Amino acid sequence: MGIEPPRSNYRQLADLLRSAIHEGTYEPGATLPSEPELAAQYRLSRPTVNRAILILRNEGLVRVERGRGTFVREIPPINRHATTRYPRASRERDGLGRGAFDTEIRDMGLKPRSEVVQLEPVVPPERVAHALRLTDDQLALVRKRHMFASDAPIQVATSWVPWSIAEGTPLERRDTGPGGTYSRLAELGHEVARFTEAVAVRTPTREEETFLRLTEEQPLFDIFHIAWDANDRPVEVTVHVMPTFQWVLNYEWPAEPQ
Amino acid sequence: MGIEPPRSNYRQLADLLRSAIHEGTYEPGATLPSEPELAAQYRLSRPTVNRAILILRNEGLVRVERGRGTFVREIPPINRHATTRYPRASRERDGLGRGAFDTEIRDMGLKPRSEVVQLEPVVPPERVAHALRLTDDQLALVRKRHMFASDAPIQVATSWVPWSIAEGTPLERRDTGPGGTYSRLAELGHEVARFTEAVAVRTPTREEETFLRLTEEQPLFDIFHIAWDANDRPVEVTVHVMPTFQWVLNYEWPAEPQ
DNA sequence: CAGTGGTCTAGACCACCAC
DNA sequence: TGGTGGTCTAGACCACTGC
Repeated sequence: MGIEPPRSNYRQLADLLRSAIHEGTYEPGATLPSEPELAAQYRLSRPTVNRAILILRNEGLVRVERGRGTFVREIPPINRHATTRYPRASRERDGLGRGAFDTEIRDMGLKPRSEVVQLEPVVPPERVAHALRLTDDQLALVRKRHMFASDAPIQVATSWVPWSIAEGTPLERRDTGPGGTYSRLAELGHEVARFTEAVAVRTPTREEETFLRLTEEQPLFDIFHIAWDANDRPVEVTVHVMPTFQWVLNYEWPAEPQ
Repeated sequence: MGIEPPRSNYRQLADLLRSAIHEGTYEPGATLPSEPELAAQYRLSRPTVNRAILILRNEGLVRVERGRGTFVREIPPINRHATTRYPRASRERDGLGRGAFDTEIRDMGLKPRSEVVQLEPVVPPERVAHALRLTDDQLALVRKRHMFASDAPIQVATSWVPWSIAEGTPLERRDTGPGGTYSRLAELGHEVARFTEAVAVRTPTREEETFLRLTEEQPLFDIFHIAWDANDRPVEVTVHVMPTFQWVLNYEWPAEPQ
């Protein structure tokens, strides 16, 4: 064990407030004392207090509304089960049409909501075009969704299917029907055989910053999801973007026999 | 499209420096201009420049050495293939004893190195004890490793095996031999049947901060890995801790037939 | 209008490094 | 000793909220 380096005032205050939140001194939804109040109480300048609170914001522990105050966050981390979410969705085709996302949110006692905000053929971004093996200006049907848990924005999911597959099919509809996109793909002769995901963490674009109500420094999961058919052709790509503090990603796979 | 909110000076400077780095104006390993220099050049105060650079630090784009300067990071993101790394390791048992980690690092043209820094029976932390179904003060053999790529610290991996399984076996040795821990577990009647991982992102503890040379705000992957045997008993837990900016996590799994 | 947070500056003191 | 970054303060101006 080495000697501990000294701790700056703003870090100490951040630690202190973090503990207070975890111990319930400030409950979810409650407002923190104002910055001038904290400054007076701990004999610090307001910029120092502001810096401490910035740490908690970036951790997702509090959310600031300008002109109103600083509030303790209310939504607990949500479990995303990558390896069971797709089959589970299709099994529920006889039910109310709930998908994996709905189940995940309901499991936390929250109300899911989802809005399709874009649905049209486009030239996809480079990394998507590359993954789908599209060249030049070949098109893909894009479906972009904003997702909410109890009206709090928590995810942006954007998927692309090659236009050569999607054109003139039910995939062009807002509601893709029972079993969703993967059931329709199966009917079109592209039953999905396997999935891959690449998980990275990055900071938000300005658009994501606005919709997800984040600071520019708050880390996001960027999940690059590819569905492959039986011929090992990539037939769909989805990019899931979500604040890291609000999600835990779960994976499961069989061990190969030795 | 909404109207764009105005951008603060420190964010603008961060954007500017980020672009300069990506465009190669500052190459990997190069030093950025000093804070007073940047302040003079852009007519900003030093604290404002410092705040811009803090953003780049938290993104992992630069690394600061006190008294020396600010340097552009040199290690590119490393791909971790969760679903192939364990079998691959065992297939290589006839080779030089290289494991999955070694392969991942070598794939990037870097030199892997790993040090066992702890190896003893302990009472594991609560979440580990719970996952291994240990009660009270039941022990587990802990094996903690520090991992490097070309001498840069990039990961801390800590694994636990119930002491009731590990006691008096080759698992107690520093070198677990060909095929590693999972091969030894198989020989002990606990062949691994499946794996689960839960991926979260958090800020570092002070110990992690020191070893991984991070700021307190820099996000880390916290991967909670469990190996289950054929009787669905959890036989090993590993927690992988690594800076998010240095890794991309890859998963693959078969679609269940519809 | 008063209260909230967001940002910025000037100036300062400190720890650390290289010479 | 001079240069680097880390931190802090006092004071200020601004945008936004709610009354």
